[in-house]
Amino acid sequence: MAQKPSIPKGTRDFSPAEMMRRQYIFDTIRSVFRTFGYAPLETPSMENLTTLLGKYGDEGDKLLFKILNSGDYAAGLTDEEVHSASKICEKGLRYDLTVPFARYVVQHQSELVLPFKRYQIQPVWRADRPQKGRYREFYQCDVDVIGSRSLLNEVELVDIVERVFGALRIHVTLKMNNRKILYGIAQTIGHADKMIDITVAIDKLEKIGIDNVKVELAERGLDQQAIDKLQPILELTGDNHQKLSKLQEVLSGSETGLQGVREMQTIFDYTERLGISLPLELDLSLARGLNYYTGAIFEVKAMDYAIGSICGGGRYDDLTGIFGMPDTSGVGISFGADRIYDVMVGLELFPEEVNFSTKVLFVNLGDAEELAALDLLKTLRNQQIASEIYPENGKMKKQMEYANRRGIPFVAIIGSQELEQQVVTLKDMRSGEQTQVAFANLAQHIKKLFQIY
RNA sequence: GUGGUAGUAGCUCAGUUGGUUAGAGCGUCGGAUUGUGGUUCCGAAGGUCGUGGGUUCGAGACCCAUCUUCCACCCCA
Repeated sequence: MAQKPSIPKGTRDFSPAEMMRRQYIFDTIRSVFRTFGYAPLETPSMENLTTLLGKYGDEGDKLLFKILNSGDYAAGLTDEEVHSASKICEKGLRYDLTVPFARYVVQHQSELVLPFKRYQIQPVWRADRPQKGRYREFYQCDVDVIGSRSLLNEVELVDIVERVFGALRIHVTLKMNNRKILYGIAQTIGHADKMIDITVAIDKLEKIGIDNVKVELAERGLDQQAIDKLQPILELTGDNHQKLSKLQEVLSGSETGLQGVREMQTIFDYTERLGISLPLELDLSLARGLNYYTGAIFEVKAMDYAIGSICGGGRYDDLTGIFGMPDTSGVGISFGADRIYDVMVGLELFPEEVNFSTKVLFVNLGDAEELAALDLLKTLRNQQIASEIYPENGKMKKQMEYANRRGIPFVAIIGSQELEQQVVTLKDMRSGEQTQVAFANLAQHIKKLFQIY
């Protein structure tokens, strides 16, 4: 054999069986998005590097895939020019869908009707080292609304999260926090300037514990007095409303902090009114790395499967500002399709019908039989029943095996006897049961079978 | 970017302290059983042991490098 072919690190092929399950995820997410009035958008795989750089923090910049300019361009360059990256590399693969969306909004502002609601389901690329639940190419399913400051939008996103995971039958918790509250906390302990350091440290609370967080805070330059002031805030207990009312007292000196508290109060009030049953938790240690968030932030985790967050997002007040369009606030959330897939495989949550593409296979037993099958296929297909005929007049064993391997649930047999009586022998591949059905009743019969299947 | 793990037929792996033509199961293909598979029998094909160097009389086994996998950190979907 020739040299074995391979694909780049962190990328994957998706087999037909995997694609059917993946598409089930995309389809249910998309249909929820659409019921809320969001319309689709697609942007190019690559963006100009200037669009991407500096939007995701220093760590994010390092993870950008950069694209070499094409051969023609490089051909005219001297060796020195080739070795200077900026000359030969001015594009990058998109790192997420939110920044390209902001770029799109700015570029097309004159055509857009605000508030602008769009969803976008496309792959993104990160030069991360792959591991469990982490890929270099993966799909995000984003919904965003831009041009509205109303908290109704945040509430809507919570509703969307509930409906998506409800439809997929994944048990999740939605953790929420607010950057304004985080800022208020930083302000209250006298270190408004160190908000990033503080949030990065307390983000690890769940993982490393309060004592290690305190160590890290000290390393990041916080004095003991500030740390002592911070600890009781992190250890606030009670339900969301109780936490918020305590915060209201603690943050009384910070107008921004109080604003954040009020926002969260409104969001919780509205979601209660809507009857959201999803477990919603105000988690003050939730920070989220993307530094363009300014208000509410969200993160969704599966309850019965450890894989990191499967969904995350938040409010960004000025993402379009860097592209020259100020005062346009947006909120959005992103569903990580690949991790959702991993959770669903791990928990065996896929419904039976995503495992086969064809419902009925006609066995091929000869020319006359083949023609009869052809007529019936037409009828079934006209009624949206996915069906096919085995193209060769091969051995019965082989044809049955084919049906079996493809996961086809029913096999229709038309032999000389059946042809004479104008019936098919319909075999249920799972139970092995066979029934005779008249040609004229076949479509009806199969439809009935799938209602109870 | 840091640390660890593994890399032998299409797949899952075995291969004893380095020693002659590298094994198994599953799968694939062919045949048998003459309209019924997932659960019969017989047979065959398929590997320059990830790649490149080195040590040795001799390397799948040892050393170095490199690529890839999986896992942890970092960060995140």
